[in-house]
Amino acid sequence: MTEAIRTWQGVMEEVRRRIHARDWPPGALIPNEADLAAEFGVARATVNRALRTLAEAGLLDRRRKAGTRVALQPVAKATLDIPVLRLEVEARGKEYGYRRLARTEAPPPDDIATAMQTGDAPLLHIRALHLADDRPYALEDRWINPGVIAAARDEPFIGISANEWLLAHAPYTHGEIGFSATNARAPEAAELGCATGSALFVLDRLTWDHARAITRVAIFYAPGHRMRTGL
Amino acid sequence: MTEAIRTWQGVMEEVRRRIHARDWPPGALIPNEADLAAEFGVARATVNRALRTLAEAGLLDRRRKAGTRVALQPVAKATLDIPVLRLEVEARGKEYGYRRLARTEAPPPDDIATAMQTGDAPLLHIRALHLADDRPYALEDRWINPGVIAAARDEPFIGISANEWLLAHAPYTHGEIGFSATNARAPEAAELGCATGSALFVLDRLTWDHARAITRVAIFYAPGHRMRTGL
DNA sequence: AAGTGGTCTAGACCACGTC
DNA sequence: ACGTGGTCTAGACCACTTT
Repeated sequence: MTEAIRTWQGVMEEVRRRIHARDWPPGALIPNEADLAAEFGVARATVNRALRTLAEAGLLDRRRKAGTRVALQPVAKATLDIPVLRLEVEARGKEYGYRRLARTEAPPPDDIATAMQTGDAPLLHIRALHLADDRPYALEDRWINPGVIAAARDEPFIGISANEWLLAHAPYTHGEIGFSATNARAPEAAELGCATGSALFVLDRLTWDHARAITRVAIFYAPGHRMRTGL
Repeated sequence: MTEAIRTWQGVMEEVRRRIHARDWPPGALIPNEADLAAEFGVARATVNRALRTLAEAGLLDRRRKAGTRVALQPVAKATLDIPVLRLEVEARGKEYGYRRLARTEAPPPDDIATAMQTGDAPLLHIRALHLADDRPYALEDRWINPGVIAAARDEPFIGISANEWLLAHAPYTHGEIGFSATNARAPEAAELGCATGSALFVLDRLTWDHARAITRVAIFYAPGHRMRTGL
């Protein structure tokens, strides 16, 4: 006989195996926690941990009273780590560099003002270049709400990037992140040292402290950038 | 006095509040599980669940014996849901459409063969268009390993997209997913109905059944596509 | 050696959603 | 109404890592 199951990881593996082997085909109702606990000879809490983890991974659908079913369309969930740019560069074994390009205080364009709900108040605008081995790695275009982070008014963002400074000075409660692609316009092309029209991978992020927007940033990665993760 | 904490979510909120309020600044060692359990008047398992969740979110660093610390660089973790294209379109309230453009069996280009480790064996190649309200939504370019999924040889992929068919017929054990940006070449531009050179958001995925590659797909989204998620 | 998180157990009560 | 998952508890043992 095969080795007995003792841990929640063991239960998870066995359940995963049965799904994969089509013992429990897509859409099938699987036994409830109590029955599985009895079958495997473990406590229900152990089964719960295993099934809950698989549900979070999108492999199972769980509903009270209705029971647990194998997902029909296993929605792939990709978890991306978005580190500070400096660490991202260093993780690739390259030397990190930083150069602030501009720092002004001005009313933002309409889309930024709308997204941040700051009305017509002027915001801090920072534009900076992040380098890997002295070559452009990513361009940061950021708007900061000084009404929330007053200390930002006294920070030149020359020795330290806003990317990093904000992490230490402006904790956020929640936020939104987006990924898209855009053609480099003339400014981005000049700053990143690529051709106008090059396809750039863009990450944008909007963070909040409760009901107040802290900052909105767009990171334009140099051409060829690829963000990856496991499934 | 404020309301008593009873649930692991409650513990998590309180811990989050203390971090946010700098009661526990970045890098600080926080009390151990037993002490927190006593303070909050809950069982240790409840505290464990709360702290474990925060650690998974990147807000805490936990190590046996060393204890639990507030993360210095809270690595933002963004979890993206990658649904089937049909559901993605329907979720936007649009009518889904599908059109297969090509289906051949041929040796793949070197980069595909290398990534899939299929040597010089011929693979199934499918190219198809996904539509939203009759307008191009995304272009699918896929290579399937018929050595693993023999049934794919008998499927024309006309009535159902490979995107969806494979989910039902080819469970995978693990995979890799990547995001990038690319300029539309002439074929993509023609198929998506956009200008040559347009910046396209590209999702690529490689899935495995244990040690054998099942399929490799690139999804070219029509210009302007943005993938988003909360933080 | 000792402290900390990681996990398991057995039992209990509860919330929710379906029937 | 009632079955299912969601969670809490109190206690225990274990694994890992640092001291």
